[in-house]
Amino acid sequence: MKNLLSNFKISINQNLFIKEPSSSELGKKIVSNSIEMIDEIGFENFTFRKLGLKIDSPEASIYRYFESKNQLLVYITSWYWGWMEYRLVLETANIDSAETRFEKAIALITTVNNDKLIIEGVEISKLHKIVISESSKSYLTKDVDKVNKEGAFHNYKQFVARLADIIKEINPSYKFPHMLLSTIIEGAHLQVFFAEHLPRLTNKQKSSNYITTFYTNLGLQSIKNSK
Amino acid sequence: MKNLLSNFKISINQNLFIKEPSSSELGKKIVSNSIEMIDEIGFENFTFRKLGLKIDSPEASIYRYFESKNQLLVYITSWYWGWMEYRLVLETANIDSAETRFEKAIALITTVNNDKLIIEGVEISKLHKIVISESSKSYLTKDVDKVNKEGAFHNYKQFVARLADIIKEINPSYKFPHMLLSTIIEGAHLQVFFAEHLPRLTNKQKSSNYITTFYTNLGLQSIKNSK
DNA sequence: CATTATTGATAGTATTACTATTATATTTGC
DNA sequence: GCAAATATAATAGTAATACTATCAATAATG
Repeated sequence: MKNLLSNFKISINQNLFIKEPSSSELGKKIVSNSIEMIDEIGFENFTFRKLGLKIDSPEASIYRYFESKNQLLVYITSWYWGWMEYRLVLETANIDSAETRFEKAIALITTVNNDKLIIEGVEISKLHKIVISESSKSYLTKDVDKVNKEGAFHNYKQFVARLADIIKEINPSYKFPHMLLSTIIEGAHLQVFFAEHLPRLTNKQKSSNYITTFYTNLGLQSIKNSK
Repeated sequence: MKNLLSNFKISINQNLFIKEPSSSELGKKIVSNSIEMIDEIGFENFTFRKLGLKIDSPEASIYRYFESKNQLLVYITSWYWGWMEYRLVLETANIDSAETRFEKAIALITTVNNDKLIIEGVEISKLHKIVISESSKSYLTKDVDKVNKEGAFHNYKQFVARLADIIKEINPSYKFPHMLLSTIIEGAHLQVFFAEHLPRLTNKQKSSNYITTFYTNLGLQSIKNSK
């Protein structure tokens, strides 16, 4: 994580907030503290009232940035996928072999890093934990179609699309790139959660990169051996 | 679904309810109507008050059966996995080949059936839709560990364990049966949801069984080609 | 037929998820 | 440097949620 572009900013669809959070101190505090708080107490227990108390601002002020806590969740997960796309581009730049790029990408998705990296005020490892245990709640709702139209999942889809292109390079006739990728991404997130809370639903290993290994093999086998 | 055992009843851990729902008319109405209602309006919008209005019983009476709507969700998903285990046993009985049994099992998990089958008052196709879009919310919470200890996920784990045994028969040295299975199960559920709401995250096909085919191949490849 | 368990009817509470209003700072444009 | 615009603070209020409590009416059971 050395060569960060200094003038780089992750772009988030305008519909995912009322007022641009990065445009003010309060906005930045809302985002960074909400990530910390959701990580600590979980999305269900998280409220704008509690966040207001934490950052010492009235609840009503937070509502000027986000119309609901769901919108905030969508915002921070979108930010995550924007960030991941940026990392993907960096990590796979100047590498000829599509297979190597695929491997790098899967490592990116499946690796849990605990170092205290802070980008744009966001503590990445905490954000990653939120994405693992909370992000599916942003689409598993009755208003998916509505928020989807507003661009809620654009960054996620774009990340998947970029990876699908790599798969197409490896095997142009492979028919299920998006299916494979959503399986790998959501699967890998689940394994991290299961390893901690429901070990009988996974196979935790001593080595730190067993999830990476598993999904890399699973993916490459499927891509290469399809008729 | 012909040869149902007439004296068969799916067993649910005692901790997952206050009063046995199958022991009374009201209890059965709570379960069957909640499934219908959660399917219609989603778990977030579902409340005991609304359910009470629907079944014309006071909210407080529902609280005598379930201590919260989360407990109810855990109950009905547990019921689902109990039912799935029952089907698994039936479908794989008297079949010698472990591989064929595995294929039957994956078909069971990945097939969406719309026929109006009702078992113990439960409309299976609606329950399946709930499991697809709501069940992960029953474990993706901060109190997973607590409810897990109470047996909330016992039926799910038992179903997975039974399938893991089949995998071990196919390849005794395969190291990731549970990981593979949770990937397939949760992945397959997601693909159904994505096909309807977020098509760019899957690869919908014309054939009705493409999800089955995909996950069967994915699974068997991984099981057989592992070192 | 009396006891016990179950449900209905009703009320009440703390919290949530917001919206509204007005006052006070702070920034910016001229 | 001052007015105008903008952002935030402070406070209040509302409908709904997620429960708990109480007591009467009814049904089941021994």
